[in-house]
Amino acid sequence: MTAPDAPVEALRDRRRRETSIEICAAALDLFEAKGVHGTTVDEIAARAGVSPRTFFRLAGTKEDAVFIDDGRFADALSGVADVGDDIRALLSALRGVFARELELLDADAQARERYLRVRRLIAHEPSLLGAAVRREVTSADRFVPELAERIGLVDFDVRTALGIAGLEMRTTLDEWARLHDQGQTRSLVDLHRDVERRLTRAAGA
Amino acid sequence: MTAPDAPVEALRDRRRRETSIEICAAALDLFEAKGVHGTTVDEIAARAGVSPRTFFRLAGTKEDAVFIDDGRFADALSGVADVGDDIRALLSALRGVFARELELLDADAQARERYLRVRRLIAHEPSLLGAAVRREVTSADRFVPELAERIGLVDFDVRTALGIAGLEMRTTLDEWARLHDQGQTRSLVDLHRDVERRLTRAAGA
DNA sequence: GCCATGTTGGCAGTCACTGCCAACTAGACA
DNA sequence: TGTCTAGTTGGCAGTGACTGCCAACATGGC
Repeated sequence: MTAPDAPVEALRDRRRRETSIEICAAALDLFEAKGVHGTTVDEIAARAGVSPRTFFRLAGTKEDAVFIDDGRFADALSGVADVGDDIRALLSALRGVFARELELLDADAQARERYLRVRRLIAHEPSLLGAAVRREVTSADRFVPELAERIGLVDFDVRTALGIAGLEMRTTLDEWARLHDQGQTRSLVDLHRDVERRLTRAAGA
Repeated sequence: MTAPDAPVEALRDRRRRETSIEICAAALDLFEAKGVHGTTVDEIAARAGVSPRTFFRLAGTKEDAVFIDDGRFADALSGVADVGDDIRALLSALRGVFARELELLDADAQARERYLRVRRLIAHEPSLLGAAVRREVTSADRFVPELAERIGLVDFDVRTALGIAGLEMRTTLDEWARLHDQGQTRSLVDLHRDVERRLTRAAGA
């Protein structure tokens, strides 16, 4: 299944990613059990089996620990290509990236459960909400100019497209989580299509 | 002009408020000059003429220093009354509170300037954005159940009304700031009415 | 095997933030 | 006016997040 010319993932990179996952899981567990404020970095680091120094190198901040990812999604966003300098085409491409992400969630029950846990945690830990918003904005600030430059659109158009795609994504996840709490199961990708359709109609396009 | 039965503002309260304003102004100046990270609490406190200990009592956190207010707006929100258990009436009342706030801004050039400075600061200081979001959410978490209880609505309806009124408020300020940067001057209250009308039509009400 | 490069952990230092206590002061009341 | 109460202030010590620096070590290319 692996492309023959795909470079074998370096041991270092794999270790690094595994360690990040360990830290992330430890942080999630501890934050749930004792709250963010009640948890120290030393505890998270110990549980993840690394030194506090390494914790900070990988996690950045205590709150961010629970949001560590492998950068795959960010890469996918940055990797959007060959859409020409057309905002509609860009929106379509971004939707595809978000849809792909939802597809992965649909296929991975463990990831869905993890998402719900983080979501619950954010709901009653304002410091985590702050961190989540900060992460999102910071990442957009890096991503937008880079992409705008590459495909020849102004920042504003890229932000607009990203705003719409992001709104659809958030709405989809919100609705999905709401249905989930009511005991209903829906495919995220299907829901995403519904949201997209509804939003497109509302926007009069 | 002062109502005869209005209690004279206690000296302590006035001092406290003046000190808060000092801290807030000092933080704004220093954050603009040296960035949030480059500014220490000791510096802000010194500039405001208080001890660091007092700084924390009044400001809570370093980032929050720039957001200190007198609680008047929060009081106005909580003070919404006599609307019955009707979400439309509540929305209308909340709109009134927000409009009143904009009216005050319209009447106070200094406050408008301050608002723009904070806004600019937030735009390139993610930590401040995080703090702003955290403040807003925390305040809503306190305000919503309290108001819901008092006027006999479920939390969800209050959140919905607040969400709409807040969206209109933010949209108004965003648009106003955008026009301002283009050298155009508009009344915030007028703009707010426009936004409200447009949103009402878009929502099909 | 050997070197360049990246990773880790420890250490010391800075700074945000808090609890506690003693000095002070506004405001109420005799 | 004197006094008592309660709120405010600042200092001090302590915790914990976070960083720069350095030495030890592991990896990947040669």
